[in-house]
Amino acid sequence: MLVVVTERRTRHRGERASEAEAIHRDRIEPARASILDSGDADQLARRFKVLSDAGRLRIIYALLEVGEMRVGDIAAAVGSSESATSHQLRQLRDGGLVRSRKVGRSVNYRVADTHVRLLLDVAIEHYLHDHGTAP
Amino acid sequence: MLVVVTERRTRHRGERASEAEAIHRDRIEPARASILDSGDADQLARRFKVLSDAGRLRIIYALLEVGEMRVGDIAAAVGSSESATSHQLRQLRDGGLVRSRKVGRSVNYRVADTHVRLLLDVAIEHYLHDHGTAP
DNA sequence: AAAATACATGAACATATGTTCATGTATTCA
DNA sequence: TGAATACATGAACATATGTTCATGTATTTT
Repeated sequence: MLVVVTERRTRHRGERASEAEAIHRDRIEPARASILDSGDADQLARRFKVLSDAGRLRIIYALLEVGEMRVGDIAAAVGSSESATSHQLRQLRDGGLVRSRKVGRSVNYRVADTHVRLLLDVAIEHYLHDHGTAP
Repeated sequence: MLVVVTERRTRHRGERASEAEAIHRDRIEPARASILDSGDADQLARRFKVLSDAGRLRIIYALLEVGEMRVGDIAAAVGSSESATSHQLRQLRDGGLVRSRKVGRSVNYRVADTHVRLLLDVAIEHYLHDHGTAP
């Protein structure tokens, strides 16, 4: 549960409550009430954090294209070391973005579900929409 | 343009090309070909990075609820300092997620467009889909 | 069973990131 | 004009993050 501990500055004696001030106080109320639960915001942020690395994004796109690959091939595809790739894959897996299954002595990874592609598409669409850095 | 410089390990004399190896080489080709342009991956990652902080997400949700707020009120709403909030807002603005306009001596911020809400909704949906940390 | 293969993992290190603090700038009010 | 208000910004510092290197584990091959 979120409890925003915004200290509500009490008005001092003789201080005039401007109309603007009153309006503002009223406006931030709904914001405070609806702001994501602290925990939820953290969870969501963690989600986005996994997607906030170019290397991990390249891994995802590689997997989206091929379907399923073992670690060594993923590393080769994105041009990184196996160790680094393994570390990245762990984050992707913990984030629920990819899944793995053992095949012989190697481990195959695949994108978890269709939501992932949708998420990326929406992000790209938004990126293209106001193309580049915003005004 | 992306040029993946995956060194294509040349087979040594007497080395036998296993069937598996051949298959794998074939499979990583399309991946290498389609992997996001380095620049694109960076751009997209940067995009997600802006969303990868709980504080910034709370700011966005506050703005989505209220519509438009000045910096001081945003800071109060999310329970952070004005300075920290200002720094965060700058990133959100650079990322094209919010926009600002000057009103008197304060600056009002608002969410840039509807894509932002959509993006968050999709992310949350995905989060709820496999609820929590993945298998 | 020994050697090789394919990953996983932990420590270490360089870099990135977010907050605070101090200061600067623009705008309004007295 | 000077004081006050509302933000912006830069430096500094603590923490987080990604890569590398060394080592560990499971599986296959010989």
